Amino acid sequence: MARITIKQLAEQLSLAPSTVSKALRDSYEISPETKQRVLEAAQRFNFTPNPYASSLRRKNSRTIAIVVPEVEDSFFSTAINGIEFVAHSMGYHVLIYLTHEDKALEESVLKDLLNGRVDGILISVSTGTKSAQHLLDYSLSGKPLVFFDRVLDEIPVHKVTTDDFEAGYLASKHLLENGCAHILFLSIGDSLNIMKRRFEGGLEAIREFRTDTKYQYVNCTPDPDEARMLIQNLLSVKNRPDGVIGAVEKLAIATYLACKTLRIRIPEELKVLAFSNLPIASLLQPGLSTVRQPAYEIGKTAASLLFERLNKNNQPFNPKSIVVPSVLEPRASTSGKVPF
Amino acid sequence: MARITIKQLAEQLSLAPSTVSKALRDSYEISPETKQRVLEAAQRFNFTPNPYASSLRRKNSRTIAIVVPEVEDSFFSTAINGIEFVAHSMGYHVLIYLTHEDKALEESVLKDLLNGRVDGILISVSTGTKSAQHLLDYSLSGKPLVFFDRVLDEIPVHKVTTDDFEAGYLASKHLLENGCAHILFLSIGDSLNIMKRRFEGGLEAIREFRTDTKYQYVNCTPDPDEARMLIQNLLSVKNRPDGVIGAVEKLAIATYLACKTLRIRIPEELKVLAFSNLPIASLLQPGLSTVRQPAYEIGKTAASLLFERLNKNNQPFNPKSIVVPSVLEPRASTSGKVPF
DNA sequence: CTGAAAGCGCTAACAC
DNA sequence: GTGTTAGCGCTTTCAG
Repeated sequence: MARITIKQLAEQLSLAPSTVSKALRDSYEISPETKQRVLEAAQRFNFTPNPYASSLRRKNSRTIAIVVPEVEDSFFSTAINGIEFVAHSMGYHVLIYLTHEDKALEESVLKDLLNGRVDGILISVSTGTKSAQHLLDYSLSGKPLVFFDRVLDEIPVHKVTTDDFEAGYLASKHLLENGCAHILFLSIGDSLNIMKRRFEGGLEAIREFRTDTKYQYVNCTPDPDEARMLIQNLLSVKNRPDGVIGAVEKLAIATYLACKTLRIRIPEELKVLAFSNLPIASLLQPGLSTVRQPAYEIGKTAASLLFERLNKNNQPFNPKSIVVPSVLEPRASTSGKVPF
Repeated sequence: MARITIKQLAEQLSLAPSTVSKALRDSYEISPETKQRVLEAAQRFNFTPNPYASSLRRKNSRTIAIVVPEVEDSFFSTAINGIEFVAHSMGYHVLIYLTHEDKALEESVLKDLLNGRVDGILISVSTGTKSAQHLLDYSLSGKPLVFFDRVLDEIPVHKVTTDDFEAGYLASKHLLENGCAHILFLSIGDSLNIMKRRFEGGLEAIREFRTDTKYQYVNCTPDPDEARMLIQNLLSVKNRPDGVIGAVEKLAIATYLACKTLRIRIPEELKVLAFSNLPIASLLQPGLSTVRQPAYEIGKTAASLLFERLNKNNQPFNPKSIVVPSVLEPRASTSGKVPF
């Protein structure tokens, strides 16, 4: 039951520790018979090399970090699932850090990770992230950093996103086609350019289809209750909006709840559309129209890019920006008559 | 930018590495002035001790593992959130492992974790877990293991659960009170005693309130599509059930979807109740009645117990089983006239 | 209060 | 194909 060291194992086999070590890593220098013996003994004694000794010596950790704002969100939890799948298949371990949309926390996590605890980072930045210094620093340290979904354009690393401009365009167009004339774009975090792009895609649709549309950008707080209060206020004015685009899942839910208390009927009085990965969007009352991102794929792709860099190490690399399409899934929450 | 070692830092300060080391850990042996100087220099050079060297030497990792069946589930993602909160506040890192309800995978993860990579494990076992050998082995290795939610009774370690029997009782009673006479209990994994208890709690309610109730236990697969098909079959018979208890969130959703395709109206033709933590249960069509577990609290409590053991190390400990109450939240999906 | 020395467990370089 | 040696970077005696 007690742990055994490679030295002890070597003794048992009358071999040198280095031989055992090589045998365990299936080195070509070791004879098949010896390998066999070593493997068998390792099995018997339940031996696995101490990961910390090994990491110290080899200067890598077979561990990566996921840094995300939260887990209680269908996009992130699904993306994590995709990442974990790839990491596991590569024999890597996964550390998880939640930033709770807190810039300072994100910085301290990245700073800490500079010390070699992980071989690379997959990150979706928090809303508070303005300065990119901590990310730049990490990237400059030589270890791979890959952005997914919430990226920072200015850092030259691999990025996996969806076509946010296009998605925003589709969202807005869809609302226009269903009769909206006053659209509220609920954003989270002014500095996230993913938000900007979604918003601007919407702008484009308006320019194209109906220039006199009122299109309002509102920045919400990450706190769901505060967001809900804000939305209630926005929906309590005289000339209230007739369409809402929630840039993240939470905001759509907050909108639903706000409508419930204000007794605003969706979609009759307000059409609601969200960027969301909720698997049960169709079961909501009414079914929530979504722009759905392929979260699992995004996670897998981002992880694959990370491992690609990890495997061919110091080779020069040029940052790829992979864009996977989101898809509009219209449901009851936006249905209305065609206005033009 | 390049990483610096404690030796180099010590050189800069004309101190011995050991002194620097002690200063950094705020040892009482070091003078305030020296501490000040060291801290300042560490800051300036952005120095943090190499975690692997440190772990190797100190024989602990300041890292814990969360082992759960999945992340895309409101209970688990919320519990993870709670665990992460505590771990972060203790300065620990969190490795995450998803077992995807696969017993073999769970075993290999636990076996691997025997090598000291983590100081302790928080686990909610997968449905396939029958033999507890891997868990027993880990526990016997001396490192703390804490169960949450899905526990194995036979392993003498700390456990955090809800009052599953009671919750099952309340669920069943609620359905009976709303007129159900044929209840389907949808379980996941025959070997999970948490399922057994929920089911038996229901049995008790039936014994108490209406002995002639038909009460059917059905084991579903973890695969959501298969589960849905199974449920559709179960609801396609002549004398179909008029009440369903989903033992996990996924099964309630599968039931909703099944009803949608079969055009069975909830709650008129079928009442549905689920053990679930879905924050948006009230927004579903119709609002889903739930037995809600305090997932965040469970995560926090489990983590606290783990750290408690970690802090007062080799002291004898007697395993605590902490039971936190679930609460029944009736909504539209179970409303009916009172039958007796 | 500070420093020197040893060694955690492993693996890479180099001999043999 | 196998063994010897050195050392990864840190912390912990123990001496001063």
